[in-house]
Amino acid sequence: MSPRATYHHGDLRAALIDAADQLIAEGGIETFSLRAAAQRAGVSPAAPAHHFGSVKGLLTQVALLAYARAGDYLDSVHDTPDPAHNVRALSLAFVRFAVENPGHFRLMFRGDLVDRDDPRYREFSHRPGLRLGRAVATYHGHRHIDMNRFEDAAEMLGGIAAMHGLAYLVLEGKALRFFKGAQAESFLTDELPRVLEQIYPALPPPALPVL
Amino acid sequence: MSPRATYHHGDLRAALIDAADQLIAEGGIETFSLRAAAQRAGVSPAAPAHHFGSVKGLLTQVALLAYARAGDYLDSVHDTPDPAHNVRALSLAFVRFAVENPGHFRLMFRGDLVDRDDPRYREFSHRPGLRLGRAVATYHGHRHIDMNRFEDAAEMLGGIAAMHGLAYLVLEGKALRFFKGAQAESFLTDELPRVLEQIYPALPPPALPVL
DNA sequence: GGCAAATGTGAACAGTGTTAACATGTAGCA
DNA sequence: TGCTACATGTTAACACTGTTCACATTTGCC
Repeated sequence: MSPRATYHHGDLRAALIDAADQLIAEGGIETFSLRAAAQRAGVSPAAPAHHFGSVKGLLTQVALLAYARAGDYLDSVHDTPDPAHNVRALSLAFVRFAVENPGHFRLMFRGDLVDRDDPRYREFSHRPGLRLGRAVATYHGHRHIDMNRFEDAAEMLGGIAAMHGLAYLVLEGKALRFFKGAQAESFLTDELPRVLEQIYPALPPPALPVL
Repeated sequence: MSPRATYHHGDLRAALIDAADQLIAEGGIETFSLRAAAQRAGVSPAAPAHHFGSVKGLLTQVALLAYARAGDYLDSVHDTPDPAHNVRALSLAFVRFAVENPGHFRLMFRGDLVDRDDPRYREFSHRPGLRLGRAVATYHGHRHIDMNRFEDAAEMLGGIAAMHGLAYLVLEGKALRFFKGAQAESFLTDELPRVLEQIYPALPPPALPVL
């Protein structure tokens, strides 16, 4: 980063989030450091403290970006009349997000690196789950989802767990070994859709309403 | 730790693993440090290098212990003739392991802290999954499990993903919010079994073989 | 214009894992 | 037994981390 002309940065807060976001994208948490982010933003190591308090504060903001990006992946899936297709496509999109953004994915679920009490984090962090959870509940025939109904909540939790676990296993390379001859590069397009078909089989056609 | 009488420790390798294991149990990865483990074993900070190379080497050994302990939880579940009961009990045991050993659980899945190329790690780390995976495949009617069959592998992967995701969500406190009025202390005994009943419903009784 | 608050710097601190040179004890071999 | 490797310990140093403190500079408001 070239040295600044002015003593004040102008928009250091945003610049630091951007720098941290890049560092996470490039090398994950491993290569990230607060000092490296400060340096990339062209600022001294002590500067971030004024804006974020501690490194957790900065990483929490990066995590918010990550959750929003995961949301984008899910939003790229458009609802169809087929609930089975919907839930499979959402799961696949989430796994794709994990594989294509490994550093961010790992950050999102590192409770020691983010401030879970941050109200925006609380909100952002369970949006993707809600989106998929609703699709799963719908798949299981719960037309009108009521979070006060135990069955609906259980269905959502189960669906989110499966999605999360699947993304983790695929990202960390623990899914591949189950499939002889599967290639890491083509797993998402070849094996995984078939796995999802098995987890969420096609539903019987809805009974026609009696006239 | 009291200073040693002898210059050599005697069994430093085991003592270090033990010290690290305790530190992980007491405060998780957050409070763990190589120097703290060395101090607890009554030895200088440089000593561990001779036995484990780097901190990863030591933590890998702790992770092996953790996987073995998770295996104990699963082994405490005895097979019954009811596949639904088996798979529910195994899932529940795994979640119980996570909640009762949070530091170890988090370590096990931190790819940056363990040496995944360690052959013993490779072996230990997918044992629990195999145990549950088999139960899930059996639950889905795959009597003779053949890992070369795509359907069996997919069933296992799905089951492991659900179990892993469930343990993560419960441990990190992200499951509770779905259930109004649920208490953290009683979640494992009250809500979770019912959730598992919904994920793995009772099977229809097997058709009697035609004589 | 003046003064408080916001936002930057530089130096220091305690902590980390790792390394190098060296000390000490152990074990095997002539 | 004596000698020699080798294994296993120590000490001091290194580069790195996040954070804090006193201080510099700029901004914005009365």
